[in-house]
Amino acid sequence: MQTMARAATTSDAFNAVAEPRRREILSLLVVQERPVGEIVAILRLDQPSVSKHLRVLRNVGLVRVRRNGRHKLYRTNPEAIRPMHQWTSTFERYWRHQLHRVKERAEAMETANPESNLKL
Amino acid sequence: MQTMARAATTSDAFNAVAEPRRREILSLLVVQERPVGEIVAILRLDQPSVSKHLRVLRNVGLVRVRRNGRHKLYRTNPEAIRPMHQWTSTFERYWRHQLHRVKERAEAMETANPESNLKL
DNA sequence: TTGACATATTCCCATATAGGAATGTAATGT
DNA sequence: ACATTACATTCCTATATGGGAATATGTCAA
Repeated sequence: MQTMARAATTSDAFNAVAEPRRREILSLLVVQERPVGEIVAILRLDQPSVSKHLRVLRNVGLVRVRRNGRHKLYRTNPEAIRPMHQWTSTFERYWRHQLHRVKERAEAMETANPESNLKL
Repeated sequence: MQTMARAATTSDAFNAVAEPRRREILSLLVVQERPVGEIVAILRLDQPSVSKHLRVLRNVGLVRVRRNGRHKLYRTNPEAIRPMHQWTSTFERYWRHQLHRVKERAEAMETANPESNLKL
């Protein structure tokens, strides 16, 4: 690895979940563990595709596997999503601020000119 | 666009923030708006690189710009991060479960064999 | 207008994809 | 041993990317 054009999908959770299908898989497997075949059937994806996505998710710890006969049961490891949740949480107070300002402005307009809502 | 190897960085917020430098930029610009030059100085990145990252962030609505003389002042638009926060939140109850189980198991062991903590 | 400053864009290139198709491997039942 | 089921991996290809370097665009001031 000399100069990477784009960070590997397996470099961290952020890169892994950038792919929409992988987000779907995670949402599915957090409810209950499932064999690959079920994921294929439910999400209407090709089996190799699912296996590849699971590989990526496994590499970053977003899913865990256990064997059960011929089946491999995958489940989401929700702990691995926490870092993303925490990072996004640091912005929470700011969008709250934003909403406040919008609300305040709306109320100010309401007081100043009660009919302005009807216009437009 | 026929068959995209990987979704464009500008396809949504998830893809845009997959890049670590862009996350740094967002964290910086949420506190206060700044001209490009300051971002360059603070994060120690090349100016063209910063401009390119800002372009991506702007395309997905993660930052906003306003002109001020020769400067362009960029600021994070925290609202655009909410969807990510919401998505990760759907997993919150599950990692809480997980933590509960771990805690319960630890306490069960404590009760059954108080010295086991010392071993290993 | 010219020069200086601030930011944006373009060109080039090595790289890691994601999908499709085909093939490989592993576990089970008979 | 063999066929079958369930997954995983490999090969191929088009694609978007990020960094570096160079250049373009835009804005002000004198």
